[in-house]
Amino acid sequence: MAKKQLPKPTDAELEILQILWQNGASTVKTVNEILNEKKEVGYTTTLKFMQIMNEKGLVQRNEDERSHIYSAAINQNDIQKVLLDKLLETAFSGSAANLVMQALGNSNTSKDDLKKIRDYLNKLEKGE
Amino acid sequence: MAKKQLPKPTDAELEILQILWQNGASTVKTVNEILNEKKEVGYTTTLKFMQIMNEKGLVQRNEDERSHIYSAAINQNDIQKVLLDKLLETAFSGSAANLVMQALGNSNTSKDDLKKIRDYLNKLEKGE
DNA sequence: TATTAACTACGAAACTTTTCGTAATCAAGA
DNA sequence: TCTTGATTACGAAAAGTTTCGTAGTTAATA
Repeated sequence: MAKKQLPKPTDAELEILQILWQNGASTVKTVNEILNEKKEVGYTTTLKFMQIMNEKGLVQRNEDERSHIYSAAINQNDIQKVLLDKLLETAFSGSAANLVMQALGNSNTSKDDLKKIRDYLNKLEKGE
Repeated sequence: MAKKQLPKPTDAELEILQILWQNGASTVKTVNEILNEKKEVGYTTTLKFMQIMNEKGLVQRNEDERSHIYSAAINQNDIQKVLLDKLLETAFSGSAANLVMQALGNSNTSKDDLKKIRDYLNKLEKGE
């Protein structure tokens, strides 16, 4: 499949995408309320972002209703890949192993998650 | 120890830090040459960045000689942590396990590295 | 000492991102 | 229909990032 180049979202855009991924399609009002749980941000600010994101193709919106309903237009996994690759290059000199170990060390990953990762490792080693 | 808040470097700053971490203390000239292997960038552009980074405390410099010698003022690991934490929050909803699995899946990690990670997992599970 | 090459310092333009005020539009209720 | 509240559209200011031109400084050397 031809890989379409993904626009790298800015920090603010990513916050909004996050909300849309988590909550599904939402109005500006809803997104703004969720954003405001963390930090104060004006309604029109959020609106403007979402309009820009719409132009960029990061989100799409349904305009049937008076208050438009926005949803993410790009896949969370794809963006994760873009950002992860970039971080890998710019901060970890391309060493995925280092990145992984840092990630595991920094966060308190649960036993369950550790097991999941181990299983995944097994699959990887078998598969290749 | 009181954790000093690290300034999050910009993309361009990170590229320069990367070079300093890898090559050790260097002059602007050297850094600029390395940058130019990837993309054209004017000498004074690089100089300016390094001056700004000096003001921000991201690098320090020795001015004894005519051409100043710059070195990273912050630890690579600390920045990795800052950036990784941020990515974790903004793109992976805080799930380190997801991040790790994506990282392993995307990159072709060598058998050796996989083993390193497995060992690290073991240590983690024992230790806790 | 006068010239030149290698640097640094400074300032500002160009571009991107973030933030919000104001105006226009619409839907519902008085 | 008139008003009001909710919403979108637009434009532009503010702030941050990137880029580089020009001028000044220094050290070596002709």
